[in-house]
Amino acid sequence: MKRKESKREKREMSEEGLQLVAARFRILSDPMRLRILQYLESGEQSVSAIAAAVDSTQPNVSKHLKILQEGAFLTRRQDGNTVYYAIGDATIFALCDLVCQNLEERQAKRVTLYR
Amino acid sequence: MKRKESKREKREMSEEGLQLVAARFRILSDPMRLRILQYLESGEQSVSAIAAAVDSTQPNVSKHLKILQEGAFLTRRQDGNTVYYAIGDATIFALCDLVCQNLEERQAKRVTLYR
DNA sequence: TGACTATATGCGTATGTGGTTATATAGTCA
DNA sequence: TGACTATATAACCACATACGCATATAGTCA
Repeated sequence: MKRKESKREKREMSEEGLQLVAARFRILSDPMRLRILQYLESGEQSVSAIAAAVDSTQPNVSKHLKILQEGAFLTRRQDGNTVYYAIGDATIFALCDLVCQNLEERQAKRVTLYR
Repeated sequence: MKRKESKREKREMSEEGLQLVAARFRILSDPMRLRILQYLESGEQSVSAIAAAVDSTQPNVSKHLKILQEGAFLTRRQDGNTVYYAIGDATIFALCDLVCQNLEERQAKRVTLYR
């Protein structure tokens, strides 16, 4: 298979840089958060709607939403009593797609990735 | 700035799929492992060379190497007494580059990413 | 105002993870 | 064979993290 030869400049990253990158990956390293992101792909949703969709409790979802928002993966909008979250950084999906393609190529453990 | 409009098909991922993706991000969510990957970008290296380069202990590095290899991010080659690890999946750098670009765009905390 | 609703936060707990130290394994070489 | 070297693994510890539960906060509406 052909691999796009990107002309990457290899600059050595600083310790702070590495920590920032690691922190970003860490935010994406939780299935529940990925579920939330996947649900929000269809558009802005309220906290309670999200909690119902991902089959979790409201407090738990609120916590994950905070983590995602602090990482600027989500945006927050409040309307009266209700808070709406939406995807704030499309990079997420590019990242996930890369990983998914990769998993499919490797067919790791021959698991069904999609429903 | 223009965002490439990729024709992503939104397929809902299974729980197993999400767990696999999350696990993959998790492997990349540690600064020490990123340092190892960065070091190996210049080519195959022995365990002890890696340990020296990333300024850690040999057992600690061995553990990280195992994690990276089990995730198929690295390949392992033994020559006599010495074990050499090398990058086994170029996707890593694509992922890191995406995150780095993203961080630079956002200029999160105005930290110097590179030395 | 008070009752109600939606969301956020604090606390306790179980589990996961990264690190160190000591030791086991396995290869080389005399 | 035995001494030496390189790597892997085991035991342990400190700390992080995800969750459930209870409660606080804050907005709405009568």
